[in-house]
Amino acid sequence: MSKNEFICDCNIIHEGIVKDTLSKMPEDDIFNKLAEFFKILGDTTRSKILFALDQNEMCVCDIANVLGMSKSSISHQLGTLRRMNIVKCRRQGKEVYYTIDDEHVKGLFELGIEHIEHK
Amino acid sequence: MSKNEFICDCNIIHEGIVKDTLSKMPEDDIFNKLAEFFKILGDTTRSKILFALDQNEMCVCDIANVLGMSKSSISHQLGTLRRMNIVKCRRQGKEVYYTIDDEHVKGLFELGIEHIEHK
DNA sequence: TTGACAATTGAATAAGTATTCAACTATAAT
DNA sequence: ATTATAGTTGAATACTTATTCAATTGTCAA
Repeated sequence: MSKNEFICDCNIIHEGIVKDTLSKMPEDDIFNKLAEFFKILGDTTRSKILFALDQNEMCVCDIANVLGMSKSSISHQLGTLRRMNIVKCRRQGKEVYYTIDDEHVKGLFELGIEHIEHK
Repeated sequence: MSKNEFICDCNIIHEGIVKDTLSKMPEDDIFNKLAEFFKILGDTTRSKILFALDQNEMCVCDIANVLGMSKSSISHQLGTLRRMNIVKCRRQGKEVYYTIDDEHVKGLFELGIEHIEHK
């Protein structure tokens, strides 16, 4: 039997299947971005913020009140969402108003809710 | 001005907006499950595993070879995916074959890829 | 310009989690 | 029975990350 050319700690593999799958795998870069994106929704605070912003444009204080959390922690999370281009904001006077800036978020929520309801 | 009845570290809020948003927020339980589900996809290893399984049914060794990782770490992640009912497995001889057991995963991948490509 | 408040930010802490390592179980073959 | 291999599992380690706290910035009003 030929030497195992794959890097793994096992000997027998289904070489055909592995090669076929490998040929179909996207670049690592794609998976990194994909995981980075899903990770955003994978946090209760952030998903609440997004759901809330999907209902109404709000300032940081509003969001903090809706979630019952401190302004600081909300602001940190909004910063994350801003850097990921998932929300955008506009300043008006002392307040900063946030809105969703991603048309896929709503669809993802719907699929996600469908998932947890069908299980 | 009436005493702030919301638990937050700020004074002025848009009471109407906050109350409206609050009335539309689902139970915490929903958000917990939602975040739990998205967290699954929010990891590079797990999203690679799911993508790979979406191409072919495979045993643990196959997956380990496709990802270039140890059997143990793959098995740990498969355990997580199994407990979340996202993959299912069948034993045949010494090997255990895994397949996807969730019809929403593919749709989520597509939306996710759409997202990263349109940004 | 001073005071008040919304918001942001950096550092520290605390909590969560992915991978490794070693031990173990299950199955098949000799 | 014994050996070899696939797979699982628990504990430990290393890494990541959410929240808190304190300090700071930006804007408005007096």
